[in-house]
Amino acid sequence: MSDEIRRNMPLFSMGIVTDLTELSSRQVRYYEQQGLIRPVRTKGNQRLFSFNDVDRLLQIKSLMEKGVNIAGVKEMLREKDQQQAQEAQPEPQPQEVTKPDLSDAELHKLLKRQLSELGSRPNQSHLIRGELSRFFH
DNA sequence: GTTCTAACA
DNA sequence: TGTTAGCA
Repeated sequence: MSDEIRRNMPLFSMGIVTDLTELSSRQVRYYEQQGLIRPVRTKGNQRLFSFNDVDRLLQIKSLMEKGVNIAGVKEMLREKDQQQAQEAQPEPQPQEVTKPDLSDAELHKLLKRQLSELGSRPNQSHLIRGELSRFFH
């Protein structure tokens, strides 16, 4: 798949990325430190982001807006990476009967864990609980 | 003019 | 996270 090489091709500067994602450069750099993205560096030490990097940043932004913290975002993307890694390698089982996107189940688990961390952030607790109600009806 | 790192009235 | 300082 030569499409992968295109998606991972370093093309965007910090300015383009902050424009595209509406995230601050501070946030983008911080997320890189957290290992959520790995933009390439130019000879002048400037970051060059790929389409995949931008895509991940948008996912991070989306999760953050829903009240998920960095730890939660890390786990979400980590699991997504695992799935991609498996899809990249031909599974020895050609007949995959049960292939749930377990996106909801994992999210449920993660959000449940988040519930215990809410004590440190009383500000958005009500907002988060509102989102959580969807899973605990 | 833009991006980078480090640090905090 | 914002923002500022001092470089490249």
